[in-house]
Order: sequence, then C-alpha cells, then structure tokens
Amino acid sequence: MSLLPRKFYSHDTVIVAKELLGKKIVRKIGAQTISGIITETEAYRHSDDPASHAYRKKTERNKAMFEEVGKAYVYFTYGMYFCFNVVARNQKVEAGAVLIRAIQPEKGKEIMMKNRDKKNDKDLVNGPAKLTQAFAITKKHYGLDLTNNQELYITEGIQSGKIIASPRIGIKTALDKLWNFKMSLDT
DNA sequence: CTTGGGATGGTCT
DNA sequence: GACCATCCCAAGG
Repeated sequence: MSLLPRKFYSHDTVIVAKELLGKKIVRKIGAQTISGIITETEAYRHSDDPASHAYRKKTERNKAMFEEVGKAYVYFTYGMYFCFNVVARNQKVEAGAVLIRAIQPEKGKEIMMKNRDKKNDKDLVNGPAKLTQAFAITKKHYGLDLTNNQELYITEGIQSGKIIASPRIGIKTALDKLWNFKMSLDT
C-alpha cells in the first residue's frame, strides 16, 4: 500500500483532516504489525483557532505544529494520556495539526487488546488516548517523520464514504467551527 | 441508558 | 494554582 507523500499534508488543515478519513495507519513493533482505518479526525489550526494548542504562540509543547508537515505531534494530557496528531497546513499559515481520534482495527487486534489490557474489542480504539495506548504511541514519537519511517506511518486506505462534520470534542471555545469529522462505517 | 467524580502530572499564567 | 483536544467505573433511573 502506498505511503502518503509529504505534499498530501501541505493543504489547509481542515481539508487534510477530511482527507485522512479512510486512510490507513500502520505501526510496527519488532516483527509485529498493528493497523487500522482512520474513522474520526479533528483539525486544529493557528491564530484563527482559539481551541488550538498553537493559538497563542510557539512553546516547547506545541513546537511540532510549527515544524515540517507530515510529522507527528504527540502531547501528554490529563496526567496519564497521549494524543496523536499529524502536522498539516497550507503554506500561508504557521501552524496546524490533525488529531486522530478513532480508527477501525485491521491487523493486530490481539496486540491492541493486550496493550489496552482488555479481554474483548469493545471500545478498543474509539478515542484519541485509547488509540495511542493500543498502538503504543508515546512522547518518544514526538516529531517523528511519518513520511519516512518504518515504525509508524500512514498509507492509502479505503474510499471514504459520507463525512459527518461536528463541533470538536472536549473543548469550550470555537464551538461554531465544525472541525470534527467522522466517516460513516456502512458500505 | 445517563451522570458524576477520581486518577494523575505536565504546561502555562 | 488552574487548566486540561481523556478514560473508566460506580451509582442512579
């Protein structure tokens, strides 16, 4: 399956968030492979987006959002969890990233369950921190180039069907921006 | 089914 | 010192 090239990510963050639906995220740990189809994303932009980590200025935490597109922005939140984003923006703005919120498991479901300490696949990867747990993504992947890497990358996937746009989850500002995108799973 | 609170610590003001 | 781009479980209807 073909790897998404850097230029895939060099468009408006909101556009890339929609286009990532249906794409495949792949994680290799040693000889084992975990993968899944992206089903929910959120766009976070720069100075026009009060809900974004990059809204105010560049800091130690958010600096990846200002770096080259196609890299990973991983942050630690609520004292225990990581969330995984892909840096994406057009050339007119300084920062932007797409949060990957949910996937449909493909390969390595057993490994995901083990990583999440679960006995079944219920609610396995339907949330941003559940995804990073299942895929063993941590701060060590901060800034990783997803277009040139063996252990974590994104490829072409399936045709995305209908897209549902909603307010983003877990924020209190900019609720008028419908930048949460979900792909309906029926064929 | 829905609601509410606890866990837990880095980051920013 | 407050705030989190969260998750999980227990209690109530």
